[in-house]
Amino acid sequence: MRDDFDLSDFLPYALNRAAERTGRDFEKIYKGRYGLLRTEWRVLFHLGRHGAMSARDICALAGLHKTKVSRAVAALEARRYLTRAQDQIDRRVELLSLTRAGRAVFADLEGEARRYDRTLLAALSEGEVETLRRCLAQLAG
Amino acid sequence: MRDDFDLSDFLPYALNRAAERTGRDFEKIYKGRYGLLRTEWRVLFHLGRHGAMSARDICALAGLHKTKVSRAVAALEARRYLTRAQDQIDRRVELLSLTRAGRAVFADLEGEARRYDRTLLAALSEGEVETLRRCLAQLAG
DNA sequence: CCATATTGGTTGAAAATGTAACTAACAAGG
DNA sequence: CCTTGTTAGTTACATTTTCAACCAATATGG
Repeated sequence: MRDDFDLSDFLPYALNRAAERTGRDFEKIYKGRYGLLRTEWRVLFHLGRHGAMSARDICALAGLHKTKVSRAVAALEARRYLTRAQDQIDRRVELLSLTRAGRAVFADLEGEARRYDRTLLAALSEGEVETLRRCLAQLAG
Repeated sequence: MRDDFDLSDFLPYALNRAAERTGRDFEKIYKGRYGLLRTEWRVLFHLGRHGAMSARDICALAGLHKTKVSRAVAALEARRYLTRAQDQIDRRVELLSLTRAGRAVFADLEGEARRYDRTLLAALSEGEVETLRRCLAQLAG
């Protein structure tokens, strides 16, 4: 057994460092430009990408706790980036959809995300990227 | 340009998912066993691994903000896992060292960390692991 | 139907984090 | 010395996150 086990060799730590670094970099964009929080940006993205859906669906898709989604939805609604519509069949459910303004923000941020992603990937080779994605998917469970 | 850009294709998001998943898994161990917080575990680890050092050194080594370290040190001290000694040359500096109890906790958790790391790596091939580590180091900046 | 359980979603309080201002000690230049 | 600047570390306050309790609607089983 290796006896030089350092924290940077510990996968959860290494993952966290990389996630934190890249996450904070990109946060500057959505936070600086629209004052969005991380969870808010994620909810916005899912709605923009997949169209109207319920908070429950977002939870499942994004792996977010319902309280976080609930508050993010309230914040996005207050900014008029989304609207709620009661589902007629199951009145517990609220169908969330982006407003025109919300879609504009999504379009802008999606572009930025792609751009930022490309700058990150530029530092890696094609093969590395493929392996990295596979590993991350595997580790995310 | 790909037009099917989903959040899971976005590297910061994928990294975050993997980091969160593995981090929370391992958190169960140090939290459940010793009631430690993430930052506390990291500080403990660095002291255990590298011996007595100042809070400043830990900040640099672990990439943690000084307020987080300050609070973690206070918590670890309250649990009698570490002690402070004033540096005689520069009295601003406090030399932190683990107590016997602290070292015991470190020894236990270091073993768990290695074990957990191995279970994570078991799902990946040797080559994948090497590439993964290289990518993460690169992305962590 | 009626009682009970489950589900979608919200809320309040407690815990954790981030930010900035602060203290105390050292350092450097006049 | 003495002003000014910097560094180690703490503290106070605002913002976020987490956790548990909660409400209302639906599903289930007698």
